[in-house]
Amino acid sequence: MGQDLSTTSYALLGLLVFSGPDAPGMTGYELKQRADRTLRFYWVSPAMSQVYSELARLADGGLVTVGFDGPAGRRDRRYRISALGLQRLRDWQAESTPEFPVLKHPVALRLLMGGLSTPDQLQEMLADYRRSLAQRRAELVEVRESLGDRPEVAYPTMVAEWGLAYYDSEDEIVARLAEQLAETGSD
Amino acid sequence: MGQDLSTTSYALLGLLVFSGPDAPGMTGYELKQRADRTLRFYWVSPAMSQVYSELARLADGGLVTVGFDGPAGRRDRRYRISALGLQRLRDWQAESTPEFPVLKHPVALRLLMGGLSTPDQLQEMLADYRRSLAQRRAELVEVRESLGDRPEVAYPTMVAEWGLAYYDSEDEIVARLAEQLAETGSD
DNA sequence: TGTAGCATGTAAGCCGTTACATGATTGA
DNA sequence: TCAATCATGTAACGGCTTACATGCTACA
Repeated sequence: MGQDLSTTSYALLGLLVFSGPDAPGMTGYELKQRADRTLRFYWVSPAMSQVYSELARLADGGLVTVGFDGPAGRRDRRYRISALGLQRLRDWQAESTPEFPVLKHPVALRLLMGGLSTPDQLQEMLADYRRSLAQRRAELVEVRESLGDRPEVAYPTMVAEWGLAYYDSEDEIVARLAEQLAETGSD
Repeated sequence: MGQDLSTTSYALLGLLVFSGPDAPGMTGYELKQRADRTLRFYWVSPAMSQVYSELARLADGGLVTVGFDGPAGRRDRRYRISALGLQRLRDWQAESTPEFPVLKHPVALRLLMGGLSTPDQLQEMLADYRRSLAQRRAELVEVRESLGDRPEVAYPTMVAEWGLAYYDSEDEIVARLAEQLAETGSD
């Protein structure tokens, strides 16, 4: 039996839920694509190889079932969450207290040691960061729009909007920081 | 020679900078305490054992120098950043483009799968989260206050204020989310 | 016909954690 | 004198990544 899984395992299991028990399930490849599209915004998107090893582990513990599309083979394995898997996911959701979020922020880390650079270099770094923020935001907007107004995806929608609000706030903060830097730099 | 270091290595090296080249340096133990106090807010605070192994690696590459306080022994080793270490840190600061921040957000992850819980359970989760946010914020306020208004810590101050603004925004977003959840839950 | 994307894995290795082990120093 | 804290490590292991290997399928 597989007992305690990593959070990433539960996250993948959770993505599988949205494919529905009726649906034909997903291949590992498709699961990775979905993770790239959504999970990476507030967790991480595991490497392809990890997706496969996690799926193997989940299948081993009976939390997912494997079905084949055409003739049984090693290609086009489609994974669906099992009743046991759903149970385990519910238990995890209900019983485990979520850890406090972990933020790994290379830009903030470099700003901390700002004294090692020139103000100009720091300004450029912040400007670059704002550009990638805008790009990320645009990617998330696409996700948000694809969700539409359907009640069955109300929770994913809330999370997407959370992300958008976060990006907006982050951009504002960084803009203010850049201004402040310009002022003190010109003293 | 140690060439490319992990970001965590550079982060620790960066903390060593603030101890100053004149200062007697820091023990591994003290470095860990400083990381716990500040670094964890926008990076991670490495385990004690990792602090020691990173310091050993840095010393190996000549990026830090080791001095003893009293009689040379294996106790009270004090580490100082070397000229080479400072050079490497500057190079890293100047030449590497910072990665986009990674956020691991267990609360958002669980909200995504909100359908597996009751609205009440979700409300409780969000309320718990807001409490820990408030606590974290209070810890960061302490750091901020300890920095005062000194120009030599202008950058750490900016980063601390960034963090505070982030926590404020996050709390606002979560509060709105909780309201939204209450409305849709009562439909 | 060939290249891009679909699809599934294995192997090596890094980063980082927890558990374990040891001992000195400080203060109640 | 006893407990807490200071101080430094080693060993085992988990999670995750990169690099490598393989082959099918669709389509230009």
